[in-house]
Order: sequence, then C-alpha cells, then structure tokens
Amino acid sequence: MSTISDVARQAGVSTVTVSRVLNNAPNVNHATRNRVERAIQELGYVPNVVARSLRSKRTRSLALILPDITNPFWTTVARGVEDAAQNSGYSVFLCNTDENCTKQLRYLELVASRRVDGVIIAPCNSNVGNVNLLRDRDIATVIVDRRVEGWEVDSVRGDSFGGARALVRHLISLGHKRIAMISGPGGTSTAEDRVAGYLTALMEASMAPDPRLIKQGEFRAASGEHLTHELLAEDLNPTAVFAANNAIALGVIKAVGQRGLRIPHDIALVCFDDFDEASHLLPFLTVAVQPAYDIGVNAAQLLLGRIETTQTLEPRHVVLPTRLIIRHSCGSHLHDGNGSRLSLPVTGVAPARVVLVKPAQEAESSEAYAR
Amino acid sequence: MSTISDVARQAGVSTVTVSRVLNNAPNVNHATRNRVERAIQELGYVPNVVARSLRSKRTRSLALILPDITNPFWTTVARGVEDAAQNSGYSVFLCNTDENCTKQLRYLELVASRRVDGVIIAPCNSNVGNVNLLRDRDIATVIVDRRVEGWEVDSVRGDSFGGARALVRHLISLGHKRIAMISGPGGTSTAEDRVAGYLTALMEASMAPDPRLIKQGEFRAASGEHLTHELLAEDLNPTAVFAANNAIALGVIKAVGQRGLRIPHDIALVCFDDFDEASHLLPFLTVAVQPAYDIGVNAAQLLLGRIETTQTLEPRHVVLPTRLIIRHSCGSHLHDGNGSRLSLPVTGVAPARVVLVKPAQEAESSEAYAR
DNA sequence: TTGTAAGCGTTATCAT
DNA sequence: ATGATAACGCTTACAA
Repeated sequence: MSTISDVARQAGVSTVTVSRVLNNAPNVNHATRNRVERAIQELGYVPNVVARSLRSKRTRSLALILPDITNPFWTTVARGVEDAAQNSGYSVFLCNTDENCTKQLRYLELVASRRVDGVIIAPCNSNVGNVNLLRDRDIATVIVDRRVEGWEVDSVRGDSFGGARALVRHLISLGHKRIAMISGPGGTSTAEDRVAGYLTALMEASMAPDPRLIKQGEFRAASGEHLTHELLAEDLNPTAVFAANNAIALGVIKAVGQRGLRIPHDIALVCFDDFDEASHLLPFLTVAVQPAYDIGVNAAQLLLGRIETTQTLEPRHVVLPTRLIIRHSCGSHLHDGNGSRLSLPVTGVAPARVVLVKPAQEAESSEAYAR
Repeated sequence: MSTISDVARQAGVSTVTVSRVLNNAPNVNHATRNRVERAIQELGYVPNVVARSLRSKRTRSLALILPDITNPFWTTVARGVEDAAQNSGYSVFLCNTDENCTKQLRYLELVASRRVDGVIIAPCNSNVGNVNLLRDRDIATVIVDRRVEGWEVDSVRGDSFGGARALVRHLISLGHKRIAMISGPGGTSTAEDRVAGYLTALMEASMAPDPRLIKQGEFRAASGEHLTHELLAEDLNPTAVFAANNAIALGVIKAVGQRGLRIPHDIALVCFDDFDEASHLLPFLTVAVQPAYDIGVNAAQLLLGRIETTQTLEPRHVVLPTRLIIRHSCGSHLHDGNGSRLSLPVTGVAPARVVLVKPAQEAESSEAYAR
C-alpha cells in the first residue's frame, strides 16, 4: 500500500503539501493541488488513519457501549449515534455488554487503549462503578438512558417517570384496580424511575400500592417470564401488568400464554418501549415510546460538542419526551376462532411529559396526559 | 496519560523491556517483570494501541459489514463474530449498510483507511461491485450469507436452497396447490437460491410454477407488504405464501391483515429465518432457521486463520445446514374470540440439508426432510 | 505557497 | 536478559 511519500514523489512535492491537500488546507496552489490529486488517483492512495491518529492525537472515533444489541430500542439509538457521528466524520465502535458489568469493564479498557475521542454509554448500573475509568482517564463521555450517581456528566435519556405514570394512568382510566409491575434491576435508574411513575400514578388515583404486585428482575424476556409466573402463582389476581420494557413484555406474554390466560381478555398488558411491528403482531399492546433515534443523535451531538471545543462546559442533561401509543384490539386479524372480520387496532397518540433539566436546576415536569 | 517511557523510567528499565513485558515475551527476568508490572499499576498505564498498530502494521481489528442491523438474524451473526474475534484478542467494527451499495462503498473506504486486518461482509449484491476494493487492497476477506460472482474468496453461508425446498415441500405436504413466493432482490444470491429451492420443490411434486405467483422486491417488511398487496389484488388466489426472509414475512402478515384475511385460516405462511419470540407471538409460523451465530463464528475463524498464517490457502466455502421448525396453531393464546382454552403451538424440528463445499468441488446436497 | 525537521508511542532489529 | 537505535506514516511548528 502506498504512503504519503509515494504520492509526494509522484507529484513532485513534499509530504507536507500532500498532507495539506488531504486536509483541505486553504494555502495550496491550484495547479499543485491538481497534481497531487492526480498522483493520489494513480497510486490508489488511501491515507493511513492510524499514523494520522498517532500524530494528531485524535482518532475521530467514538465508542457506543450499550447493554443489548438485540433490542430494537438500542439498535435505533445506535443508528442515531452513527448518523450524527458520520455527519461529522467520526466512526463508531459498537460495544455490546449484555448488561454485564464485567464485559463493560473490558470494553472500557479497550476503548481507552484505542484512544477513542469520546464514549457514549448506557451503564450497567447506577453506581459510578467502573464507568469512572472514563473520568479518571479524562475521556469525553455522555451517559444515555440511565442516570449515574456520583459523577456529574452529560446525559441524554427518555422520560421514564412520565411515561410510566402515563401508562399506569391509562390502565387506571380503564378501570383496573390491581395493577402489577414487572420491573428491571433495582440499581438501574430507568427501572427506578418507572417504578416511581407507577407509584405516583397509583397515589394520584388514591390507590394504595401493594408491594407484592411489584417484581424486580432484569430487562430480559426470560426474567419477565419468570417473574410473571411468580406473580400469577400467588393469589393476587392482578387484572393488568405494566412491563418495564419491551423485552420484559415478551416474557410476560409468554408466561401468560403458558398459564392458559389471554391478553387482554384475562389480563391487560402495557409496556415501556415499542416493537417495530407491534401494531400488527401485538395490536393490544399500549406502550410508552421513547424517541430512541433522537436519543442517539442528541448524545452524539453533545459528545462531539465537547470533543471539538476546548473550553469546559457545565454538565448538560437532556430528557426527551415519551409518547403514549394507546392500542386496544379485542379481535385480532391473526386468529379469531369465531371467524369475525378484521378489526384494525385502535391507535391514539398523546404526549406524556417534556423535561429539559438544565445544570444545577431541579427537573420541571409538565403534565402527563394519558389521553 | 502516561506512556511506555514513563513506565520505563519508573521501573528503571528501557522501553524495550516494558514492551517485552506487555507482549508476554519469554525472555524477561522474573524480578524485572515484577518491577515493570508494578510501575504499570502505579501509573495506571494503558498501552497506546494506535502507536502499536502503526509500528506493528497490525490493528488487531476486524470489520463486519452487514445489511440490516435491526434484523435479529444479523445481530446474531454479529454476536458470533464478536465472540470469536474477542477470543483471539481482536475487536470488531460493526458497519450497517442498510442494503445500500453507496453506504457499503463508504464503509469499505473507511475500513481500508483504518487498516483493519480483515473484513467480513455480506455484500449488497452478487456482482463483485465495489467489494473488489478489498481484493485490490489485498485485505483479508470473508463473504457471509451471500455468494459473489467474479471473486474466489472464503465464504460462509446458510443453506438457502435446501431450506427453501424444505419449506415449500412442507406446504405441499399440507395439500397446498397454489403457493406464492415473496422474494428479495434479484441480484442477491440468497434470494436466487431460495427461489431455486421453491421451484425445485414444486417440480419434484410435479407442480407447474406460475410466474405470477413469484414476486421480487427487497428483504424488508415494507417491500413484503407492498408485494403481498400486489399479489392479492390479482386474481390468483394463492393458498400459501413463502416469504424469503423474516422481515418480508412481517410485511406479509401486515398486508394480509389489512385485507381482512387471517393466517393461517385463509392463507398459510412460511418464511426463511426465525424470530426470537416467534413461537409465542407467531405460533403459526413454520420457518427455516439458519445457524446465525455459527455463521458468525465460522466467518471469524476463517478470517483469523487467514490473517495469522503467512501461506496462501485455497478459497474455502462453508455452507451450514438449515433447520426446519414446523409450527401450526389454529387457536392462539393471545386472542380467541370464542373463549376456547389455551392451545400451545405444535412444534417439530427436522434437519433440512447439510453441505460442506470444498474448493473446486460441486455442492453435494443431502436430502431435505420436511418432517 | 512550499519545504525542512521533529516527533507522536510503540516495536523490529541488531548489538551486548 | 537487556538496551540502543531506527522506523512505522503522518502532522505540527517553524522557516523560507
């Protein structure tokens, strides 16, 4: 593979001039530039980014560390990050931790040694934990989706509290009295915020929460399935379930089916995060949708802003609104044993909550309208 | 951030010795090694991979270029690649092309400039196209999922022909006479092989194929939806549809629902590739499953083998067997308007076809057992 | 507008 | 077993 010297020789200039052409420096003679560009063409020269990074101390690369690459929420976030990064000439390392703090640590060491310019991370839990490796090494960082305690750093997330409250309000408005919640890991801010939203909605309706109706596990289908079995084995008779994310909802659907119950006839279900094709495969599933793509874009923009300026900015926290999508369909077009005609899902969209937390200022929550 | 010189000074040795310790060279005194390791600890030293790559001419990184990161098939392939790579100390750049040859070209240029040691790619079409950039630059390459004409290069794919034939045989065994196929892009070998499998199964059953029943589009839900509408608008009355991949199947489900028809009552559906939770959300959906994870692992192993040996090997082609998962459930546990009790999906698993093509040898197909 | 020289942090080579 | 030196390919700083 040819190098910058080869190009310089071919064009009859110094390597510096070639470098200037490559980097679109203004002070290059037009004719010279043409000669260099022709030489580049002729040799099929491709700049060596490795050498460039070593000298310039910038790799023009970011890392995106996320917990579950099989979840459409996260792939959408990733697309947002990637598009925004690419617009600014950055490439993105995608790192999948499987919600595993050990894997996360391995990736943190990896990105540190690869000298990425910045990191966007959804930490495996809310404690600073091994994330402080980034602070210690002074690597520009944006936290997505979750809060971390103990480090004031840029963050972007969806409004978990407002979305959860809106979902539960919706269930209450349908007349449900015994609403269970299958949540995620205790140490995770999203799980905590969603539980808080659930509790708040109950309280606002003067309904006393029953601790036995709240199950905590992981943000995974298997966990949702397990906890649903646990829930339904007890004598609590919930009429509705709030799943703290889409993966958990899948587990709930599985377990409910295994127990011979039907959704939504025997038990209603709502969840956080949507599925791509939910409106056709799960036409009964009311969801709170986070603007996943925008979360990615915002995170990348905050990060690039920090990388490309020298001055130190205050930490910025962006909380994006969550949309409620209300679906209910009692006959499905997929199967209805009694041969009734197609009933399309009834879909409604309502804003949930918009919050932009500025530095050193309390979150100001607008109202949630569950329709 | 401290450098290798800082460590050397702290430990009272030369940088070369530190380098030897870092690379586990055998010829280092035990006491010296300890001193160096302590210095590394004390300084929190992390080797600069950029500098290492520049000097050693190896980045210990791979690129995985794939067409659709939102498809579970591809995320599973990615996990296989990543696990295998990580085991050998390599990291992976994930590049999502959206089946777009222009994006693919951009990524090819990117990975060339980043000097990745090797590339695993599912090309956007079967022509060599811009993939030959890799050959020209002499970058180790493995093609996954698809064949390319015009370049003899290592490849790993699932048995599209055998899987398709098994699926259509299954439909035929259920008595279907008019079987439609919604396929992918004409230039793609997977689409072509699956059409070939479809045609072969019909022929083997002495059924004449009807060209109007074969629709070609993209490997996307939107395309599947569109083509299904097209299909059902004509007066062809198919009793079954074979979707060439999972995304297309989603589109078929959507369109069929929109037209007021029910699956599988009014029209049966089978598809290539599975969904994670299909057995619960789509209990009627018989599928041909490719061993996605193994495809990833195999691709990475072929690639690493090529990178880490000096000798030139003949091109190797690995074709992995496809499994048929037979599901049929007429009442769903999700919705059944007449209140019947739960009916769990009936699931059967049968091998489809096992082929390992060695260089310069025709594929040898074993029999497909549709049940 | 162009060029010279130095250096980024590491490893390859050769010497001791 | 350890070290001195050069080199990887590029960009920065300075000079012309």
